[in-house]
Amino acid sequence: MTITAAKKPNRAESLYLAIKDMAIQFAFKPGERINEVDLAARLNASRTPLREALNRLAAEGFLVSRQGRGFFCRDLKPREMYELYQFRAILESSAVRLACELATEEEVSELVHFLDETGPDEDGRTAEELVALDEHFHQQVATLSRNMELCRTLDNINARIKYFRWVDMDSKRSVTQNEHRKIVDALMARDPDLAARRMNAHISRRLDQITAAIKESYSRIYLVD
Amino acid sequence: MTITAAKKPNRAESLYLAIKDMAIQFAFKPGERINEVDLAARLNASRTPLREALNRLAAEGFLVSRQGRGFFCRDLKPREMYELYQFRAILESSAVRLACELATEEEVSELVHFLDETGPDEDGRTAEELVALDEHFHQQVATLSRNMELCRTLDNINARIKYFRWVDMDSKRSVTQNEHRKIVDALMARDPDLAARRMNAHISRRLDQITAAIKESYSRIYLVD
DNA sequence: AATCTTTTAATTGTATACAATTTTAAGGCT
DNA sequence: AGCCTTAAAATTGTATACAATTAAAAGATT
Repeated sequence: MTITAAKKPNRAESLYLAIKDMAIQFAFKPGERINEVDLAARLNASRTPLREALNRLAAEGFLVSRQGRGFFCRDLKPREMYELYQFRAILESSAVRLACELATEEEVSELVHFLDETGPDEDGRTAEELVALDEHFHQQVATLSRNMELCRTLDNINARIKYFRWVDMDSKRSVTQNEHRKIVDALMARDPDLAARRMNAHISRRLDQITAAIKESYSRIYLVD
Repeated sequence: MTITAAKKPNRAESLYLAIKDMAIQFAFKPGERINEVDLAARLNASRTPLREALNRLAAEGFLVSRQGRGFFCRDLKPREMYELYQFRAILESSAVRLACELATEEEVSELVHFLDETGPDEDGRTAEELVALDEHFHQQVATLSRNMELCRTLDNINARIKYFRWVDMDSKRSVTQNEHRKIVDALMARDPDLAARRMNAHISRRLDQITAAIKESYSRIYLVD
């Protein structure tokens, strides 16, 4: 028995995770109706736990539920994605602001250490891995806000924009890494306004690219039949 | 038939609304386990739509779901309430900041009009009504941010702290109204920093009172058997 | 041919029965 | 008595059957 006795997940829980992943990578096409019997059969499950998972995902914004018509994949309107990104910028700049006040010296050091270790170069790293590194950095900073609710919301938003995050990675890794360092510098200097401004700029900088990215992504999403 | 053909809600939907209200006013005691058969019987429903409602509410933070043990009422820890209030302050000050940029003159005028109409005095108004007025003002401002996701999150947070909102109303109505006016002034002057600062102060001012309010509320919540 | 109506099929929404798990109670042991 | 083990009861989790609603197809009407 391990220390953290993680009890095995029930059917609804594992379905939730599986379908969430599918929603994140747009295995369902935007606006597409989700057929419960088909999906249940495909995932070797009954409709009861399936619907529980779908309900949770709808509450979290990955799907939409329409009266008497069942569940649909969320839309992928540029406007909505813009709002999600804008919201993310708000959440993260607010978080780093709080972090300036609340983070211990050790925690800031850990961040510096992380940046040092992961390095500025992208040699032998897949886009997937680069996104993971980026996500980890941002998540660590958010944690320092000591506000669980903020983190929870941010996790949700991040999952919903994850598909487009690789586009953020198009620019050179060194640029990203440099911006991260500048943010930590401001954090280390305990300058909330500067840190928040840099975080906001770091996230918002690509906000313009997103509309283009979505249009570009449409083809990919609609490719598979 | 009315213009907006609102089709009648299904069982799960109405259960969701009913139980959400119960959760808001702490008809369930914090941490209390929710017995599905009892609740289903009490609400004249089957367990299937009941569980759908409970799942949605758990996803929204009104309840917590524990592996194999069912649903429980959320906790009421001062720390968590503090975080919710802090988060609310972040969301609303960010919203008013956006509003300075995006609101039309007409929309700002409407806000002024609303404040004029509802007046500074609390004559013949119940605490319930005063909270409703306060909520309406804040919700109107949030709308001006033009960010649906932000509004959605804010609605959720507001519902979860609603029980404690009457405590905010302990101070004189005129004070509240005056602060609202100051916020609109800054909005009218299109000064994002000032507006955000005032909104943040307006909400955070009572943050200290909340711990006390929660302790005071405990007795009320635990009173009924 | 196009549009509206009617009929049929498919799909979602709900109730109920059963299985798996957890909680409670009882019994035995030190 | 206190604590561990074991049995019974209660409760949650899942499958399946059926009802209600919606979507699709066929037929009628202009």
